[in-house]
Amino acid sequence: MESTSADGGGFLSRMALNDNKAGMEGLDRERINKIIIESSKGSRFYENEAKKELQVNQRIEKMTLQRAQITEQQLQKAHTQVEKMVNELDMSRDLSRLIVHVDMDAFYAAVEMRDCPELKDKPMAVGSMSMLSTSNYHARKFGVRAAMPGFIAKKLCPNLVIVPCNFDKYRAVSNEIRKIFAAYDPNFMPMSLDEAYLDFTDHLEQRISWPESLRTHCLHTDITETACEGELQSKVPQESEPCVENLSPLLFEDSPSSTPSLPPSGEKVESGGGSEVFGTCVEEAVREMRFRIEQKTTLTASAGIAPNTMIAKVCSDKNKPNGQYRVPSNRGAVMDFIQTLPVRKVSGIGKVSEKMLSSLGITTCAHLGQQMALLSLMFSETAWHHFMMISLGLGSTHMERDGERKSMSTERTFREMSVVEEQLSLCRELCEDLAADMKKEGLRGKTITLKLKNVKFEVKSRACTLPCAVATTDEIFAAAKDLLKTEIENVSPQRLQLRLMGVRISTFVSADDKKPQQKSIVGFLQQGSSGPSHGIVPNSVKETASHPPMERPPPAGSHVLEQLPQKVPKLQGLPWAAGQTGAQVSVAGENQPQSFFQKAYAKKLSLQVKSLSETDKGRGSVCSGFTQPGTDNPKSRGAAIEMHESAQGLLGPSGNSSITRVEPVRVAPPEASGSTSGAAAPDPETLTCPVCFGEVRTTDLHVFNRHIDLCLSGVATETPTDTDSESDGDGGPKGFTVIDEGVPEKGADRERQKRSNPEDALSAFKTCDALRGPSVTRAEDTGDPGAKERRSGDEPLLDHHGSRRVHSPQRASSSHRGDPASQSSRLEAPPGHEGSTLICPVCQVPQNSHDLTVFNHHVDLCLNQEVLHMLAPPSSSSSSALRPPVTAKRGQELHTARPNKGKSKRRGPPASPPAKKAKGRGSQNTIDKFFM
DNA sequence: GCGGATCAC
DNA sequence: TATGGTGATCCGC
Repeated sequence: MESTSADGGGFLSRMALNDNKAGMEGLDRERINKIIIESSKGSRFYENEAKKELQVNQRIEKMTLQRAQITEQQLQKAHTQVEKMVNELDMSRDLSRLIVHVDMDAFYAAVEMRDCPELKDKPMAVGSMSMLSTSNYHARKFGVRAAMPGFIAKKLCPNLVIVPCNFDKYRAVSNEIRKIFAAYDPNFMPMSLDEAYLDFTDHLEQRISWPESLRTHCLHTDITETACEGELQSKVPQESEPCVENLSPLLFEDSPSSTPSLPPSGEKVESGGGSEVFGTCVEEAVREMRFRIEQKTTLTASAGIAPNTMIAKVCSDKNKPNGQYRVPSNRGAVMDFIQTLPVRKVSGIGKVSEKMLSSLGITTCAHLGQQMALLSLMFSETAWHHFMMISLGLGSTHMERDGERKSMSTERTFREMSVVEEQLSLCRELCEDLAADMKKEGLRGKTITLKLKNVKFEVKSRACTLPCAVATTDEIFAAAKDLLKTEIENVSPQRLQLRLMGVRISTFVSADDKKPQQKSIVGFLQQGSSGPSHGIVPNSVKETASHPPMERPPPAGSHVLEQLPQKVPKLQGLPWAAGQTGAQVSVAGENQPQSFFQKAYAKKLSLQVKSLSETDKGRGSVCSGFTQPGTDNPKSRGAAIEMHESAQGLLGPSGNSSITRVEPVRVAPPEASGSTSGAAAPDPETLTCPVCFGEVRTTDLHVFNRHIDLCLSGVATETPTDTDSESDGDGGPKGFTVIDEGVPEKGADRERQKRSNPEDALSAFKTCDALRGPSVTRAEDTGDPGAKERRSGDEPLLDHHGSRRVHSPQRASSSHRGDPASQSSRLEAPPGHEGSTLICPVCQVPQNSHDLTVFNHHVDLCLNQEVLHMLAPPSSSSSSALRPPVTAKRGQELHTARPNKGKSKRRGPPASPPAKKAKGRGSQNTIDKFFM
């Protein structure tokens, strides 16, 4: 591989065959690349690629020059610091989870082959002459792969059969597969129609005591299924019947390990005839899952088993197709595995990053580890932290899904279009499509972005942010049209020669701007109380789609809470490893989909509500005013299984703000919390606290919000007053403040902004004093700080799509980064953290390291081990005090009880790390107290 | 907030 | 003949 990236050859390395895919080993790259290049040479596409390659090469040149200026002393210093961080990360390594990455083999192609056996022995691909979505293994042997235009594939393989895509079919199959995934991890995280991450830890804990009957599964041919819960019932029904029938497993002859009934690993027991008994270990459980998938769909899947998502992902590719691979949960195994692993195999490191690293002599993860000092001086903090995680074989150990979507778009490629009228007409069509999608999800956004690609393949985007959120065709078009006209005018006499146009809308408004879609606090609690699915929170808007943009008045006489924080403040991490590292501890609670913290929080509230409702059924005011239908949004519906269909464009979430805020509407307050007290007569001058349900005598929302903060922090039940220092400086209400829906800024100074921004998420959930402290002030957020709303339960990142990804270090040459000295100093004392000690918000133990990556990692562990078990049944959770997490100790003691992760769906990327939350170390506000 | 780049699927 | 669509993050401005 290096050869290609190293390039130097005369052709564009970026256009060379990307054989970083299963089934493409040992190909005649030279011949293939020659065909690819010759098929493209002279085209506008090629010219543009050449231009982009040149830009990358220039970046590399700059980097090379920069590298030459680094002194030995700087390197030494960096080395010392990196070492320290590495040690800390290494010590906090969490090997307690068993993460599985499942990936269907050549999915679309396999489905087509299944439904049309004639294709079975032929090289085929799914897509069109213009672009292929995927190819079967026969075709891969010719160098035909996804993302390659069909006409070039045909040159590589003249007999290639190209079948058009049929997403409805793939989606249907995907749903079947997901049902099986759910049996092993109800909170599995789908990454696309054919891929998902699952946490098998809990399943295995139970499985260990399962009788054989529960681990017995029938072969397809058998009609008597044993323990296959209702699954068999639908043994591959569908119309596909005809062709299918015995296409069985071996879709690919080159299958390394056609498993179905393989025996090898010790534990398996082959039961006679029609069924097979699977063992209790992970490998057996995973093999069983793949077996069930195959029995049910006639399609094969490959899987990777490892202590974290990053490794699991790589593993699933190891024995593909139809195989699985496991990296044992011990440091040695992980490090050995990493050693020779090409960096390009790691999710997040793409073509460009690979090339840049290669120019530094880094092609494997081992190299990455050896060059960390250098990398810390040449790449952005985000980038090198990611590299460091990779070099240590670290990754996310729990699945969280992304937060709600942040943008929605539609774009179309067409044959050259130069007529203005046509362009405007197309623009409108795009806006119509987009508006329709927005309506489906009940969203409204303020930023409209027009994307244009000319016939030379040059892409440009133009955006404008409106004062108010919009969603209708006319509104969107009004903005898009202006952007387009401006571009048209800019090229003046000439005409825009377009080949693609797209319209995107982002900066979704939170409940604020939205109308009353806010969901009531009760609604939130109800959802939350139901467990994992509660994520759905405020789906307020869902049906709102039909409401007019601006608002509908809240039900009279009721409090309308904007939204509860869906996410709790947590530290965010690197893009690719969300939450884990993070140079900054961002708090953006809102973005996070649904953290454990949140869940716990929701649980607590739900208990209160429950008791309340029991004692007071008649009080309509409480429920009527608060309750909200919210759950109807199909998308937010808690379904654990959610389609990811990126290809189609519909994703689900949607919500917006994260925090509920009380609006100036007064209503009859519910009674005091838990109190059996009698009743609180509706007093126009009071507001009822959603936490303690006590009445707060004020109509000032700031005061009220402050009270809520205190309640959340466990400090008070009465009207507050001022203890809260929250307002350190900022003026806005801190507690249930509304986080602005705006997208956060990604500017360079995020740290600063957040810190000083009163409205930021941090302050929003400021119930924790600790957060406020210097220690946790966040330093940046990698991502979106903005408020997101919450929707149906999710959590963070990762991703998915929302996932956070790694980004290539593009800016090695940037000014400040270029100064090694400044970099190093940053390492020691990240902005915002200088001189302060980071205190774990979960265990409250001060941490030695000032490095947020290390710190976040520690918090993750705490959350996994402590918070989680707090959510467990009362008995076990017993008070559990927060014992310090393992932080610096090895991961000994793992908890067995893994509370439900409550996320209902997830989609985030895998890399994301744990959710951390911030919270206060304030004396009294321990998490225990908070939740109890 | 904008615009260009990267990445993933 | 012919090189996609959607969503997200990063980073310098």
